[in-house]
Amino acid sequence: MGMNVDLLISNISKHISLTAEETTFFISLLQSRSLKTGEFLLREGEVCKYETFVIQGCLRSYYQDENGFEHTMDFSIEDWWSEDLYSFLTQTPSRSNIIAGENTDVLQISKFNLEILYQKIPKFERFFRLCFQNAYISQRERINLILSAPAEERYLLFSKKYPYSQKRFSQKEIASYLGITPQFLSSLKKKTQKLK
Amino acid sequence: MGMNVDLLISNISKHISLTAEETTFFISLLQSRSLKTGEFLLREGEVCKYETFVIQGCLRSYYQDENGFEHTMDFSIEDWWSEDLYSFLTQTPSRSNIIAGENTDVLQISKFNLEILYQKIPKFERFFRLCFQNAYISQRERINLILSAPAEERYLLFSKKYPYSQKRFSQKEIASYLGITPQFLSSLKKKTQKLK
DNA sequence: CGTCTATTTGAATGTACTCAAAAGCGGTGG
DNA sequence: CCACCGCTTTTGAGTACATTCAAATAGACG
Repeated sequence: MGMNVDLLISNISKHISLTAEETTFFISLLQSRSLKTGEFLLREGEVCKYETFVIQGCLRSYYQDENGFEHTMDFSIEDWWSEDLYSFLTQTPSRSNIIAGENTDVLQISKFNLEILYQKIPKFERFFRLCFQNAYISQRERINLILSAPAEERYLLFSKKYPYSQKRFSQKEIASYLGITPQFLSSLKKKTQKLK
Repeated sequence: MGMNVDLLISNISKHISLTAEETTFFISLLQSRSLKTGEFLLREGEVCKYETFVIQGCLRSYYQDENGFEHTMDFSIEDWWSEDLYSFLTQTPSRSNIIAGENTDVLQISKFNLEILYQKIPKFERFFRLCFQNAYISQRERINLILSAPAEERYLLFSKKYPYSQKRFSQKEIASYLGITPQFLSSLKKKTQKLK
């Protein structure tokens, strides 16, 4: 596999320990893929066939509403997973899009192979349980933030939490993550810079 | 156990199959508790010691912001789980509150017993993986809804999805779930009733 | 019946959006 | 290397959605 599998293995090792054989077997179930900036990993209407782990680069997953506005659910950078989980689990058409924000390398496991993995190495049930617990917690934190903090505060917290974000993502994308218009984000930036 | 354990067992059986012995063992790890309306299952600052399954009644979990406003994260009715997951996993003080909205019966499993359960019956790793996957999906749907739909639409969808909600939860609570003030929800109700 | 809290109503305010236009920026081709 | 194109960002005016504050009304409960 011509890609840095170690990043994924070390991610997994934080939660469960694998023997050499198990590691090898796991790797045999993976496939690698590279995307160019702007290329889609998944388009609305397609079935999400893989769990995807980002080795390098950045993926953005978003929904498009009936007025054509995008709502960013996630920026997935190195060492993160990405997928449309509902589509993946039910093998029905996805409602979300996943696009590469940079040239991006990923490792993928198909639903079929993942089920094999669960059967052969049940420890992976634990690994993904822990992953989804953590993912669930962050989603709830985000909900709480949207419910309790005005846009300006959310923007400041976002900038603090993801300092690299300004360089990697466009204003428009960040706005669509925060749930505001790019115009309004622009005015927020001006306002907060004056305060410094 | 003087409570309807069957509801929990049948919930679990939808995802994994248990032998009679496993079922018995699992039940032996549970404890039951009853709460009166308005009683707290968990208060901010306490450590969340249990995963809680609602047998009957209703729990509401919410955060309180610095201005004293409540933000409802969940209404957990029969056949649902409730907990402050971050507090439960890390055994640190909880930031959320969980309160009974009605007289409520629950079954609980402690973190300690849950770890025993995972060791003795690894199938439960799978069960909770599936639970958290589903929970994760709903949280994301809620985020997408908040990002893409105005309050009026969110209210209508909420009423449709939880038709019993108007009877079981106060307007104030529903407003705090939707992310709006009770006053504004009141005006939305008036408006939408006129349309009929 | 009285008290407490929830709900309704209305006016004034503020946050965030829409629409529109100008300015900036990056890439591409001549 | 410059000119042009498309897209993003900025700016501003007008508007709409939602909040705050305040007061009246309705409901729940002892």
